[in-house]
Amino acid sequence: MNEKFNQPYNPKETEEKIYKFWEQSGFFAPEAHQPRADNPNEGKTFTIVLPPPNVTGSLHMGHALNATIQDILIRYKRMQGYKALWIPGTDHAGIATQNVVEKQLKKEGLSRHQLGREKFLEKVWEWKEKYGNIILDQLKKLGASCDWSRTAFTMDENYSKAVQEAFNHYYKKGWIYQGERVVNWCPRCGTSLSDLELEYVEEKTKLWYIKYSLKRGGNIIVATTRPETMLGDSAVAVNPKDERYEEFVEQSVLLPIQNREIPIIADDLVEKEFGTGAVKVTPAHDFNDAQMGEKHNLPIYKIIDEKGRMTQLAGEICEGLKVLECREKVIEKLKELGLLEKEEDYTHGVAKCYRCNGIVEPIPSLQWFVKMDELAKSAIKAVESGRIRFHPQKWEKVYLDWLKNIKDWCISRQIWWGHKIPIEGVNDVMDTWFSSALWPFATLGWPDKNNKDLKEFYPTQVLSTARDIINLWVARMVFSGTEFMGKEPFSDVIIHATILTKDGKRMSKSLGTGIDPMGLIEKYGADATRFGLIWQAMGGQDIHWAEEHVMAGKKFANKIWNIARFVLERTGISNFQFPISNEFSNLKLSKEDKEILEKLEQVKKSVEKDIENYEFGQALHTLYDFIWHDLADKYIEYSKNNNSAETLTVLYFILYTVLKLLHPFMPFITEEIYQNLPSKNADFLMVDKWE
RNA sequence: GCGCGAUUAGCUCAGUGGUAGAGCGCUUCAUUGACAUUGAAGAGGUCAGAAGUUCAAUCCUUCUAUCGCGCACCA
Repeated sequence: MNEKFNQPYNPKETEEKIYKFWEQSGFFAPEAHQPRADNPNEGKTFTIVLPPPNVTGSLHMGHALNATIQDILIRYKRMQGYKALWIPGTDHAGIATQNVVEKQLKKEGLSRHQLGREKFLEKVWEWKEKYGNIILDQLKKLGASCDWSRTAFTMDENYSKAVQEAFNHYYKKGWIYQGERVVNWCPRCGTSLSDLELEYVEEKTKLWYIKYSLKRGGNIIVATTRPETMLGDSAVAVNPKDERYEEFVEQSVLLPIQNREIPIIADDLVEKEFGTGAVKVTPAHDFNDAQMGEKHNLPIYKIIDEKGRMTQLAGEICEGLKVLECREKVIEKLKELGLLEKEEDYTHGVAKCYRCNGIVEPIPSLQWFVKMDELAKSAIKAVESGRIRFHPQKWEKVYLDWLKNIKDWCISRQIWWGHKIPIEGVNDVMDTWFSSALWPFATLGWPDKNNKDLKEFYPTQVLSTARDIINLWVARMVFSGTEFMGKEPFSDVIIHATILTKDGKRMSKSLGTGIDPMGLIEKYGADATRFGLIWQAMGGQDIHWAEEHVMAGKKFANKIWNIARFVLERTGISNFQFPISNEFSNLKLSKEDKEILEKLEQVKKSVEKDIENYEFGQALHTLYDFIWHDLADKYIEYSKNNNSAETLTVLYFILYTVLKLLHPFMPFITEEIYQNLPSKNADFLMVDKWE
């Protein structure tokens, strides 16, 4: 009997030791897999790619939950005899990382323009080397059994080749084109954004009603939230079915301030119910208006530039002003002219940059696009055919809705940190998501089609991620995989729960409502933290975070520790065969012995079923209930008065089995106990056989 | 505007077509015998509201309310 069992379980000490022990064993890498004749899954692989966290990131609760889910799966499959591979890595996260480094430079009084492109990129690489892997180290603390020897980065040399290859492939197919389009532009980041990179934030503002005077006399009133863009108006539009304005169509009005004569047009895009039913049309600075402009051949006046300032076309009094300053100016001027009919309070969503939270402006700009028609079709088919399944299934709708209404993908970004667009003379870099879309095969060596890893481990099986990147990332991986590999990159997509604060609010670092998983690990241990996360992760429902479940995890760890202590004490004093399989045919078992063995068998089946269905919370509840209430409260109590060889044999076997079943969920404590067992099948619980 | 989800014990949540369960909290008892990070016993719920289907509804259907989240042509 080992003396360490005389003390309460010490997670901190144990976890550090055990993790090193695992890493040294080499069993995180699939190469360490040892073929066995009695392995029912011999020859099968099981692969998961870790959604690459941003190099700017640090572990938050969502990462912790997601990593735990993936670790449960990979450990379970590894024990089941699969050659299991979990590939970790990080994403260069173009805009986010550039912003972080620029901020740091600003403290030193420097800007990236002062440094120049080359020097600046050196700084970013330095930053990446220094801070970029913090989050991966945090995952180790959580117990993640990734193959760290295969750690990838979206700007690795080989990965860059993959990105260039993908671009060239699309280019040769004629799916890449350059065009001057109205795009979402973040003046603060100085780059275009795709529509998925916007966040609409509800803001209280005004709806201004402006009089435009008709050339023939009288006037028409338009309502707008953006009076400043009237300086770039090319028309006024009404709905063709709107009787109120029937006779106005094809008349012209005099645009105030600019004194430009513009037509009144009719278009279905206009909603009769909005405002007065007549709207101003600014083809350069609104997506709808751009559509109308194209249809009706309207001139485009670009009145806002890339820095968010008014151009010369905005007119003398506004040129050089920032957009909001210009708004004030225009309102003031309209009041002066008596053309402001009224203003109403109005709340609407304002498009903000998801990286810097600045207001995004639609502006016309020369950008690179990928045609999405064919790619979207293949991604739709992958899910509709059932080749890819979402768990919970409801997320398929989110995915399909986006793909069925898709627009071409703007892939160029006017920043410096990223993959350069391979065309001569182009300084733009590619959307970060263009490179992460290749993650499931670029991490396995693509574009080298003969790469051993690629042949052996593609396609992967499960992808587990957060709901907010279903379209941004998952959909794009699906069509990329289909396009470049001819096979979907995975078969099952787990969309894990979103962790909210106790009152159901979003956890936010800036509001101080976030919970730091590293703090929980420090306080309760990694096993307890994993327990607390999974305990609450039922059916993919949002989690209102409750720390008490982590405390319950800590108590549970202690319970298991003491169960082990009891069993090892009892079995240590008798000289009997330690059973490592359930061959009990020679034994005369009591009713209680039989009952607990039967229950164990049920629990095992139920846990297997739950894991296969990605119902990890359910599996953990089942295990908890069995270990605490059936094993500890009943059977151990029974065994105290029934110290037969049979009962001791059953006791040992149950402990042994329970350690295996629990290992994917709470890997550290189970491994630590396993290391102290007198008789076992393997050197490490993490590679003992499940059966 | 459209869609999705939630509503069950004080709190965080499971669950089932046949008069409800867990963790934490609460009450009472047990004190050095694996574990007080414990054990035993217990209190506590008209399962959001209404209507319907059914022998039977917390569970199925419809509607309503409240909260949350997506999406949209948010001018």
